[in-house]
Amino acid sequence: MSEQAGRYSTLRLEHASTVDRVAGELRRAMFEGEVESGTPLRELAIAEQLGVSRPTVREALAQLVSEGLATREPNRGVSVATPDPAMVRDVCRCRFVLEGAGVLAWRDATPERRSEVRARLDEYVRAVDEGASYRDLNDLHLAFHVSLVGLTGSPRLMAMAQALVTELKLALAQVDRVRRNAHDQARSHEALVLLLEKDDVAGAHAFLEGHLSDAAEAILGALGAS
Amino acid sequence: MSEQAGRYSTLRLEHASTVDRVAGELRRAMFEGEVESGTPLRELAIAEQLGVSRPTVREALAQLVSEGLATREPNRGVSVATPDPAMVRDVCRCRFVLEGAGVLAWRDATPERRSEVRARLDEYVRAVDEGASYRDLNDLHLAFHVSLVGLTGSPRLMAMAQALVTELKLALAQVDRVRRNAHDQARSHEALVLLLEKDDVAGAHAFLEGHLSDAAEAILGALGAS
DNA sequence: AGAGTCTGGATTGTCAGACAATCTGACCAG
DNA sequence: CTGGTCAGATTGTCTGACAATCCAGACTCT
Repeated sequence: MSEQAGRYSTLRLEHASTVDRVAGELRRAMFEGEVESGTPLRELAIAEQLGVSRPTVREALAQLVSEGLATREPNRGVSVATPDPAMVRDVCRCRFVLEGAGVLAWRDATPERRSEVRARLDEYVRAVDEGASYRDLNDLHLAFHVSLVGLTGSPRLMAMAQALVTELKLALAQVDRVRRNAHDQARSHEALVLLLEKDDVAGAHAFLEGHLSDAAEAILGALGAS
Repeated sequence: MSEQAGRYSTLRLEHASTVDRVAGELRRAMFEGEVESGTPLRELAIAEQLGVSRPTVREALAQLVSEGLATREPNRGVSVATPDPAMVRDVCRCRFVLEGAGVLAWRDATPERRSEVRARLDEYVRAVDEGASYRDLNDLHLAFHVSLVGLTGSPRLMAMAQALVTELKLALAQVDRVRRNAHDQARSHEALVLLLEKDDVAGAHAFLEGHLSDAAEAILGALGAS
């Protein structure tokens, strides 16, 4: 039963709880750039706008806070998290720890998990070729990185990785589209997977470090420029 | 201001929000073994028992669920998480990834963070010598492990590590005291720190892997025996 | 006029009570 | 003994309310 719940979770969003729907709507608005960082999220306003009650909104907000997408100040409510350089650096640091663990687990990973990485890469590359939207490319890009962590086969590490890329997604949304050369990104990923498929785990690990470091710098630059 | 809030957070628990106090009380009851794994946590019962309202309890329960200490099944409420072998293995796996990252960061860590590890070790050893209670030893033991992750200087990695040991604490509480030889544990930790202080990072990393693997086996054994 | 103080409105934190939807378990019919 | 139905219990959500706190602007005093 539990694998069903997991597998169909995206399809069952229809009758997910109201709280989850509200949280999802808020996330979407944040990723879509409809609310700027630091914007206070007023409970009553959201409740009226979405046609739900205030307690429901409160629960959804608590969810966002626990995900790091928003911050709560006592008696002052919650507001959209504002990405700062320290946060970007820390997230990328964490990503290297987690994704690095995935890369190092390449040899012990099951064939399914390895082909999952390849599948995500292909999906991303195809999207790039087809000139998909910035938003979609971004999601696919991050999905690839999460699939690296999937090589460990650890649900907790994957959950942590997912939380990290979600935080990053917010930062990217705020920074108004770090539209770096998508082809370079795809090629870089391709190189990483090729190293893995050649069984050069150490090389892939080192490559990943450079890749993530580059990503951090790019975001930091965009952040400073905004 | 923010560093004050962080530094004094433990002292300010007195006038923390009601929700946090409820969540804390529930955690305490779980760690104290007052509720068994799988026990349903009824909202109304808790609300009456603690003299708070049901929405408040709901928020506290949501907090526990997001920490992995409890699970929520739709329309069936939340109940205390039941530790299973896969969970223990996964937590220990994650711990190795995070604490390993801490160990590998030894050379780049600030002197304060390194002495923090030493301080936690001394504290633990002293408590063992003084024959502290099982509960206290357990907390100090886990605090030492978290301080290893602190070597990375990454607040997110530390938060993840804290969440992991909290989950483990629950498992240990349920398993009715894995009262392994506390002296061996302390000695093992001492050996690890000595390796680090001799700058043998690789050796310490390998040692940590064995240490965590042993810990997992011990807990699994106790779990199976219960 | 400038600086400190006070008050009103807005917002959160928390509570009480209520209702429909769903689940559980027991009772009853075949 | 098996299967269906029903009552009780519990959750998910809503409405409405109130005290505590915070912010902004007016007000007073020098």
